[in-house]
Amino acid sequence: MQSTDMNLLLALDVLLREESVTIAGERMGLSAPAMSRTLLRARKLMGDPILVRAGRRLVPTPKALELKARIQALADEARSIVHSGPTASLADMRRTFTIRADESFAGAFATKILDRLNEKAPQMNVRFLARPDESVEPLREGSVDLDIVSRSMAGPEIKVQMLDQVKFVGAVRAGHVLAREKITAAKFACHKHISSGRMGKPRGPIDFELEKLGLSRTIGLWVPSFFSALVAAATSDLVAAVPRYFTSSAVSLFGLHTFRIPLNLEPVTIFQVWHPRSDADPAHRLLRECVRGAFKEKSLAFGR
DNA sequence: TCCCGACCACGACCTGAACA
DNA sequence: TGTTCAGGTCGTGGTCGGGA
Repeated sequence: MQSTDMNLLLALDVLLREESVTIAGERMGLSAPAMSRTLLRARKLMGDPILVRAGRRLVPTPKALELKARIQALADEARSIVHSGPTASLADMRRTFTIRADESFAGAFATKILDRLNEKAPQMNVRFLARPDESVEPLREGSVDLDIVSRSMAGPEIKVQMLDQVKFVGAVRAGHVLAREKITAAKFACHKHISSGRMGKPRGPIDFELEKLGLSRTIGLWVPSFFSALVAAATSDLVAAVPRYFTSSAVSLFGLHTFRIPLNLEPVTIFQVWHPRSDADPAHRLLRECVRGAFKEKSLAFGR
């Protein structure tokens, strides 16, 4: 069997990430010709051109694309082994994790996750960031440790774990008409609504379900997050639809009345996603356990 | 349309370190 | 000391974009 040089694997990883001999060389601390020769060795080893010329660029071959995720995972693992010092215990480890999630998720789970984390790792902290888009680049770059999303994210190497299936409930201010009577689809539709957390999409599942019944609703207000939807509902006659996990804390906070939406709405599946480089990291594993545990606790509280 | 400069990958050749 | 390997410099050829 031909022996495999770990440096060659690392170089191959950088080449496939950059798709440029020059830039890969800069990252490896080599000249472009030296990197070119490294690519040549990798080609001999793999029995495949790996990267081929396409105009002024290099593009990966089908085999390279097929192996890319595995090579990256192996290289990340190798780097983490080489660069890790003596493993500190979780109790002594100082880390600040960055979690990208919807504002409502942070509102409902942030302190629960931190409490769980600090039980075993009191020196660890959590920073929540808003999600301006669906890009996986922050995970790849390492600027985000964990992403909480409502659909499985693209990216062949990205690790995904389902957390829960979340139902939506309606929310109105305490003195609202809908807080006093039995709610039908027609009554639900005839009030003005708040549209939230749909990244600017004009219509959502509620509109589609109402349409099936020959009904439609009027959106009076568009807001960027479920949190602002609840604030708006608490101070107006508008109707908000928010994830059920968000309402337990918000009900007491805003004095809201919540109700089951009288429509056949599919629950939304929530995932946590992370980059494979963090997969074996004990601290990151603990963080994922804490996020999952916080979700489980909420689900049990709602009797699922 | 053509020319020119910039950019990029790669081959040729040389050098230095490691090893038998 | 000779061989091997991985690094460097230099030069070449292909491609692209901008300007005349």
